[in-house]
Amino acid sequence: MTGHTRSGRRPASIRDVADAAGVSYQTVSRVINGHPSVRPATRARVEAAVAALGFRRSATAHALASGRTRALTVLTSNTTHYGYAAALRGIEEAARAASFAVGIAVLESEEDEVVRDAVRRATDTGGGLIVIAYDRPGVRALQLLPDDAPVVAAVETPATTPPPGSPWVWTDDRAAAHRMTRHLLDLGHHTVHYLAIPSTTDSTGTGTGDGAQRAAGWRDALREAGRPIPEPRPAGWEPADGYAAGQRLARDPEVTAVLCGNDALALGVLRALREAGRDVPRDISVAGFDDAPHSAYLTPALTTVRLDFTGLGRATFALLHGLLEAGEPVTPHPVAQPELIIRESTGPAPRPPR
Amino acid sequence: MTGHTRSGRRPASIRDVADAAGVSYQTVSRVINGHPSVRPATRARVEAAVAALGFRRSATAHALASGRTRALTVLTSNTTHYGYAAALRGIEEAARAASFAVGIAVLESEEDEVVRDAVRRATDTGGGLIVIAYDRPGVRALQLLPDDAPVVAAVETPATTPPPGSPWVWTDDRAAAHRMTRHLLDLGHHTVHYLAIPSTTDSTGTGTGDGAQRAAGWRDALREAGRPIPEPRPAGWEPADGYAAGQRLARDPEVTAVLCGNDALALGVLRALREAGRDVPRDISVAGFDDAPHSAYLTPALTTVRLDFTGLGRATFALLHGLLEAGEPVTPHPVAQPELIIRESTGPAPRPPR
DNA sequence: CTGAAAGCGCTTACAG
DNA sequence: CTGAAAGCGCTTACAG
Repeated sequence: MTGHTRSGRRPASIRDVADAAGVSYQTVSRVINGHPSVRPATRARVEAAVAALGFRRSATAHALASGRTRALTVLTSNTTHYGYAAALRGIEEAARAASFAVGIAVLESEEDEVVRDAVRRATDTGGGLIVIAYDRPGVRALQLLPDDAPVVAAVETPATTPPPGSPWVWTDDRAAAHRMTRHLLDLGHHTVHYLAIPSTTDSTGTGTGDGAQRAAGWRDALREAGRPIPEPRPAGWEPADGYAAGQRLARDPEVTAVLCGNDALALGVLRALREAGRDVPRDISVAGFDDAPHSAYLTPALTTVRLDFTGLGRATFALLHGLLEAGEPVTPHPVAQPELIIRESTGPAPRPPR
Repeated sequence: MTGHTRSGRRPASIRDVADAAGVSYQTVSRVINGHPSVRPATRARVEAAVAALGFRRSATAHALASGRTRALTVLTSNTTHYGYAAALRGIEEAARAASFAVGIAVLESEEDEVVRDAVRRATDTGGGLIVIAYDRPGVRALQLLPDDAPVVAAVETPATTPPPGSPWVWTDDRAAAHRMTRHLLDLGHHTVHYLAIPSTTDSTGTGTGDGAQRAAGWRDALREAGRPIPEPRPAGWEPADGYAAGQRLARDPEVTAVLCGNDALALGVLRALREAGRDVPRDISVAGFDDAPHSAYLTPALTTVRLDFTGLGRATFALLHGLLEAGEPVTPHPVAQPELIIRESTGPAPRPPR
């Protein structure tokens, strides 16, 4: 009923179709590849045979013979995190539209052996590569890839204009952090504290970004306003990390505004603050980054920066597709402007700036 | 530096290795396949050549020649939803350990053309199949798969013992819903309302479960206690759906306890209730299903049912692996017991049962 | 416009 | 224990 061969039978090959249509198998190859020089009548006969036998070209034979495979694999950390899942979704959408198969290889840690193994698995497939390099494992994978691998990466905002030819795509987090900090300052807060997600910059300093463009945007805004710049507080990626940081934040009467490196962190902060009896936004304003699906429904609803991860994923595929099909050089560039989403978790400073 | 061939060069083939080692290429084939009958000395020479040339067997040539491919593709809906992402994670983890490549094909809707296309893409890969059939698109995919496709599915709790040979795995949602409802009743609530996620049962009645085992468990508990059984309230999967339902719930002074089909729904309900001035859990108790990562950090922290999606994903792969490698028959069975997580969103009924 | 040949990089029997 | 042959299902030049 699906047009497939009946159970148990070997799937129809190009020769079966040729026999059924009374032509040679190379003619069949021509019609399934849309080659122009085939007489309409024979083309029709072949197409009829294809339909009758439920023929589907073997992707693996095609790949072996042609050296090209309409496939890509994405190298990524835990796709259980919103940004990663959304980027994957964008990639899959675009790949599907172009009939590319998509594989996935997850990077469990940043250890060399682990990353190297993932890179091997990803390249063995023989298709293109997309790496989600928002974190250390991703950046490491990018470094360990063979030079000639066809790859495009979604990265953190680079610190400086990347060298031409860097196959990178990103959202302008620095500008976004700047605007959000400005928003907080405009609300009358004397300064704003920053809760940092881990940096991608490794010990050798070879990340794609400087590992802290969100922090950099925040710092710029503070400096421009001539405000004190508190030490950024390092945290992880998870609500639990935000919770721990939030408990410390709650003890410091000086802090009236905190910008979190992502929404998950903000969620933990909100909880810790509440438990400590500090009201948001009356006593403290909290802003996030990402606009995860649940953020709009929290109480207070989270003020955050909307990042178009899905669009980023799509862009990443578009570039890879151009590279693979047309050999178009990939040019590094930012995609989709981040958008400030002001909700309930930010408000006027509890007292006038000193 | 990764042991790969230098840029631009064709990767080493089995013949290159044979030449370097001074043996025939079938001997090379033997050593890379761990065939026993190879003299230790020649094995060593071949291994040295493999290392020197950075040889990696072509997965596609291997697949074509052997007819077997260590690969699987998972058919799933939007992996941006927690349960799906977590199941995918479990599958990937297990597949990685067994050196299987994992592909992904997403089901954008339940329309026949869309599902059929996804099924085609998934089967073209030539490996095993795992379908996440928690929803209509997934169930439809299961139906459209060719009979001889090697497949294992994660499904809703079946209504009755599935026929032997059904390649199904599930968590016992019915029992879990029963226990959660019991918990609410024990708290003194006269009855509990149910907010339903969409059923997998399609118009022809051919779902895998009856599409409502969470509802069934809830109903059982109510019946056993001799309590009134309110009409289940249909909702979607998203917080927005829960929010809309929550607004209606808030207007009904009779409802003091609601069990939601998933945590996302519960999140929306919590928000709507708060906006309506109804306190949780003082006025109304709310329970979820899933234990999504953010649920513990909400205020009030969400009482919910922890479902081991990752374990389910792993189980799904284990079954497929057995089927593919050893031809072991797959047996339908439940995995990992769901666990009640009592937090802050459920509490004593506002007034004694009538 | 269409067919015969060689080859993609492996594996699978079959000999020795 | 090891080598020569055929074949997996296609594509890519090359003839005609």
